[in-house]
Amino acid sequence: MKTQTPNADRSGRAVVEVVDGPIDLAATLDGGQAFRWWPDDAEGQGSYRGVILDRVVRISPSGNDLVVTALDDKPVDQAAGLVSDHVNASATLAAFRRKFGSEPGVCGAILDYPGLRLLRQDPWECLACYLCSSTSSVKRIKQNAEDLAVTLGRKVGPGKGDFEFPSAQAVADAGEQKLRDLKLGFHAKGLAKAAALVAAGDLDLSSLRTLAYDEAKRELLKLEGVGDKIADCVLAFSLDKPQTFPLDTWVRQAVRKRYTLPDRCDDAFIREWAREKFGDFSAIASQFLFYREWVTRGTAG
DNA sequence: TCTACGCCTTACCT
DNA sequence: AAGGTAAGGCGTA
Repeated sequence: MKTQTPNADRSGRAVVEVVDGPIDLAATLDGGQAFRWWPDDAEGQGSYRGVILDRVVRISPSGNDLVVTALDDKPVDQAAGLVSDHVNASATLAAFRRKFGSEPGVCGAILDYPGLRLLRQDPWECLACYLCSSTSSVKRIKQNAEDLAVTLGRKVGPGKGDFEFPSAQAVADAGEQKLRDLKLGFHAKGLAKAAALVAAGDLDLSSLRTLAYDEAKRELLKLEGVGDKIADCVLAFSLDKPQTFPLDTWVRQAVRKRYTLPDRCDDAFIREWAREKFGDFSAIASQFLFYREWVTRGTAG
């Protein structure tokens, strides 16, 4: 674990130190990687409220660091440790900036969004959310995730939306039809099946963190409803695989706009091109390309 | 094997 | 206001 010992006080707050901060919370927590963070300006501008595992927290910017407030009446230092891990607070961005800070395709995004980072999410929640992502929108995926939590998850805090993301067991117990009732559409089937596998212990998502990229991806691709793109998102955003290059409609558009590629190349070609170009910085590069294209709805550059 | 295309849910956008 | 689109995947021709 990449947790650290936070600096806690008695008021339910703790400081999380951030390497190469500050973190852009809007871009990082609410920029299409994760789906259960909401703006919360109770602590001034730029704060976000959400649930990590069973802890309800508010995360606020504080200089280069973060202030974590526990909103669930449990020890703040543990919550701060979860936050530190979730936002990759101890990860350095220096090498990426050094190598690609002047590279024409991504340097604009790096300049415009210097605080964008990769998250390190809970693998089950990450997989479940991306199983709901095909031909959907970030806004609707967030609604799906919220519906799942409120309907199938445990209440873990005082707020209306303070629900734990439901366990694989809880989702498996609900079954496909109930998931369809939650308006998950055709995603319900794949989610129900994945939940059953994880709940039965036939798929240990956390153990994929210690596997090589190809091995881990092979396991994810066995799941119904998981193809290259969704597998890559889970690998990049929750399974410590920085060499993956999630390729969706926005990244594809960004790549075609900002780089010179053969006119009729397919996704496999682009993935291979990205692997050679970005190497172990593929995941973060993809996210910069995605975020700039997505927030500007394709009108940037 | 490779490619193209239809289909799958539903809400939001114009 | 009807039709296209939205962090895709899968089966078939």
